[in-house]
Amino acid sequence: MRRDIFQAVADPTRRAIITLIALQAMTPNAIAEQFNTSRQAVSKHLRILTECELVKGEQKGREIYYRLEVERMKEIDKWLEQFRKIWETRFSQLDELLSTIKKPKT
Amino acid sequence: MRRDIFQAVADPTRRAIITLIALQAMTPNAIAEQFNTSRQAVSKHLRILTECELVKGEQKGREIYYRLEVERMKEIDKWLEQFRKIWETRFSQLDELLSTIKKPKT
DNA sequence: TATAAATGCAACTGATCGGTTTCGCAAATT
DNA sequence: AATTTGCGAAACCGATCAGTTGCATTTATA
Repeated sequence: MRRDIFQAVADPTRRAIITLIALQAMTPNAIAEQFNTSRQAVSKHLRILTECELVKGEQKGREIYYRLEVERMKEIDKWLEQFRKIWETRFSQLDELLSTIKKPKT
Repeated sequence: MRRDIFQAVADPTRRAIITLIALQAMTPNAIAEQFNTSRQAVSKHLRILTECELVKGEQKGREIYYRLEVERMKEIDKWLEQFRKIWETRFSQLDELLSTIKKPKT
């Protein structure tokens, strides 16, 4: 039961669900119709996504609308931060290199 | 054998390895010393990371130095892009709301 | 040349995963 | 009140996973 946001996002179907409901909340049935999967399978994915709070369900009568907790996605972004620093540094080093070539031996 | 960058990053040990070698290339033995895992386990992780080109090994004598292919990490960043748009929109909507409160009925 | 060190690879194992099937429950419809 | 609809939960199944153990190969060292 160790739900991890990275593990949640590892599954392609789950990523597709996330993208699907990113713009508007949807019911499990509606989601399942978009894929070649059963409603129950989607339900299991939604449970996993709910467990790590990537998704939240809101009951409306007998339907449940699931919507993306987009804020939670920032966790991944946060982890990427350290590498973004590196690739930006690489870029500025390249930048520096280029300007060194332009005016060699300042 | 369907190696996917998201699946590669799903494992916490693999994420730790990535972070570890992000700044400087390391050998499997050196990496294994940092964790509570065997060298062989690290080797398997490195194989997976190599398969999806997140990591590249360079032979130096009988040692192999593995370094991070930081460019590859941008794939994850790229996927996040769509959600970044959403949360930035949310933010600017909040921004708009705040300025509406400040000066109501312009 | 014999030995030690660094590594990859294959076989095995218990755990987990993603999916299906079946069931039960609550809300809507007839 | 009986039926249909929308849903989650549990039991099960084959596939995959992460780790261990054992072995083979190449390079450095004694």
